[in-house]
Amino acid sequence: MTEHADPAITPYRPRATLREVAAMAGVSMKTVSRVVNGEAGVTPQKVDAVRVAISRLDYRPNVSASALRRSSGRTAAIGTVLEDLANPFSSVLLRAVEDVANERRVLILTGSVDEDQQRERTLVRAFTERRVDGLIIAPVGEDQGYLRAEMEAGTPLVFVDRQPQGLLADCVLSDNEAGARDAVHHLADAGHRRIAYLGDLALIPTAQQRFAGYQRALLERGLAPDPAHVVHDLHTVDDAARATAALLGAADAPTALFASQNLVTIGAITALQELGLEHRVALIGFDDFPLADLLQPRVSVIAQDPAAMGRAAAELLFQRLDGDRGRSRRLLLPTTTVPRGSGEIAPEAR
Amino acid sequence: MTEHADPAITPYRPRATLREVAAMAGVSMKTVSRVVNGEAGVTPQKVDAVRVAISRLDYRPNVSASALRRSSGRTAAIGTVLEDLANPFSSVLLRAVEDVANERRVLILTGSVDEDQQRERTLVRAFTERRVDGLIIAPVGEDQGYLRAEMEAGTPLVFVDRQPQGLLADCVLSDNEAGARDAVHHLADAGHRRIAYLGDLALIPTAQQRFAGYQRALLERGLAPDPAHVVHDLHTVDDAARATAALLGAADAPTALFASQNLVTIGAITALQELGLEHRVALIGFDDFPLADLLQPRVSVIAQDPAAMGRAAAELLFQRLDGDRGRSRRLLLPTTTVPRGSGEIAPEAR
DNA sequence: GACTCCCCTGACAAGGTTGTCAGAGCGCAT
DNA sequence: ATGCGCTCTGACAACCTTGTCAGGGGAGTC
Repeated sequence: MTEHADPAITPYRPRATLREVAAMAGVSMKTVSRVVNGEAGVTPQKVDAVRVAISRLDYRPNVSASALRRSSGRTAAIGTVLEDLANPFSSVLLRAVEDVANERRVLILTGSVDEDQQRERTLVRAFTERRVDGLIIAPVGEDQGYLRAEMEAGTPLVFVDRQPQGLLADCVLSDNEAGARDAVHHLADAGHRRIAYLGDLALIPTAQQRFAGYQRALLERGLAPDPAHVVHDLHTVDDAARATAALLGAADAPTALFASQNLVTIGAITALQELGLEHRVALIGFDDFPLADLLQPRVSVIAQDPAAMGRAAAELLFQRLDGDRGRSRRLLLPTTTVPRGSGEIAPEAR
Repeated sequence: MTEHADPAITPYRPRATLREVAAMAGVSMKTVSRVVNGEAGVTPQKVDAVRVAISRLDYRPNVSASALRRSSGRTAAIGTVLEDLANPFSSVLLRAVEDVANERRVLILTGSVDEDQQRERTLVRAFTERRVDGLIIAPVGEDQGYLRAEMEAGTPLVFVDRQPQGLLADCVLSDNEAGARDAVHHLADAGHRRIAYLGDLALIPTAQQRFAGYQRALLERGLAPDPAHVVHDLHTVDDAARATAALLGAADAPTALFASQNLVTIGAITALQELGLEHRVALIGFDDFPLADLLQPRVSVIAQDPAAMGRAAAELLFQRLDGDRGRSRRLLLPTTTVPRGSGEIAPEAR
């Protein structure tokens, strides 16, 4: 660490206010307000005087004060409550929300919840205490009923990725069950009969839906579900790697794997590589991830489109902000099967 | 898309204010304020009355109004201006900032600039108009002098990833030059004499520093820099893939590649795989990326630690907010050489 | 019983802004 | 000269809070 020699420490000069601008320009505060907001009815020379004062004082309107006074009360900020900003799913979604919000000059407050119900509530409360204009939430836990008060106060809510419980509200979801079903059918098409399920925390609704899709496909194919081939509650790469290794080491090991989530897929690949089985055991992961097509074998996935989800959620939110008070909507985005190699490996004759 | 039948549309009930709580509890507004802020000097029965009213009305303090009135004027929110939230470097950094801010119950406003100087200014202005308590900025473009006014107004600024130009302020950087130098030495140690440089936009300061490190290492090794082995201005995976293919197809092709950035590394890998050269041409990338250790060969990198940068930047910022008015500091975080395979490939005898 | 002292409480103003409205100033017709 | 209508402007209140301060009331002391 190095230290710069600073120029003499300057005492802070607090930000200029409307009042000071008005004083310098020799007009009333209201006139300054008019100029700042581009309202008509100010003579050009006063406009000029105000402009000069504004730039001389480097005046910045105080948006909070303005929102406080304005009849609409809009703060031009929305809150996003996501699972984990460091996870590409969340961050890509956030970025898409940002792009839509940006067109309307709306700012974004954001935070991660990490599957922590309490944290979800804390964040929502912090956001509403700042009077955000709307909220986009990837909900966690069993009950979002506590949000009814926000809706009644006129703050639109859009849920993404997971459906809210105990509350009727707009939401944007992937078709998790259909996607999982596709994955299993795809593996079955390649000839597999022993297909394992590697699942995320069983209490997460999307994990439940994916598991339901897995079960349904087995049923449709007349394959007997084997409890020994189902593992739940894998939430990290290491969990998943360990579970995969255990599965493949057991008697009657599966010949194909369905990994129900990003990190689980990566854990499975890690284990497969360690066992040298990556070209012999088939694998399909739910949710695409960067570099999936540079691995050997390339990894087949059921792709969600987090950017599309973010965009859709933001657009829905802004429709509400624009006054749409219609019934609440549920957008189900289809998933895409992306065959790249790992999912097309045929079972070995034994 | 499906539509739910909503319960009868309820007219919005605007949020309750302090005044209403006071009226319901039969006390003055100030007393409610005291209860809300946990100030001493209210009899237990009045506290109870207020508590009851608060929960009956579902009262939420208006943080903006509160900040406006409070002497400190703190909004308990900071702004982060990052390169691209969808890029893991930015999002991991953001997440680290969030974790530090969270301990202090400070919220985060964020936005992406995409190398757009104008956007940087717009975002900073939007944030300061909301009176954020501080800013963390990954600066873009040639001049951050316009931020002097913010510093003078008492808003602490911390720069990350890149040094600000034309302004003396705290910053947290990776030691780009040393890292690049290490990479080239590492390749030279493996016996390479024709080492190519694949660089990001040449106007980005970090790219310049990495190029400087590359040049210095060649010099130290007595290797003649070959202009044909230097490519600048690669900013996407496709750019990098094309450039790599061109380099390797030319006469006197390099036997080793130094990719100066994430996406460039991935582009180089793509090209190497297409040419079937991934096991014959050495590669070291600047900046680690997920799955680098699952590729074949595993990819050697010079790792930065974006989480550490985010944490350090946030801690620096909060020190300033806690009143530290010392000289501005420059934190230079070391990079780590992570040998995984691709950087240890020996040159082929020809 | 008079007096101090302390604890609670509320009235009032202020923080930076905008909505309302009345008044000032002007041109023009009568 | 008077009246009318118009445009431009500022005084004032209000948005929701909190800081300040003075007053009311009770307990404790002499």
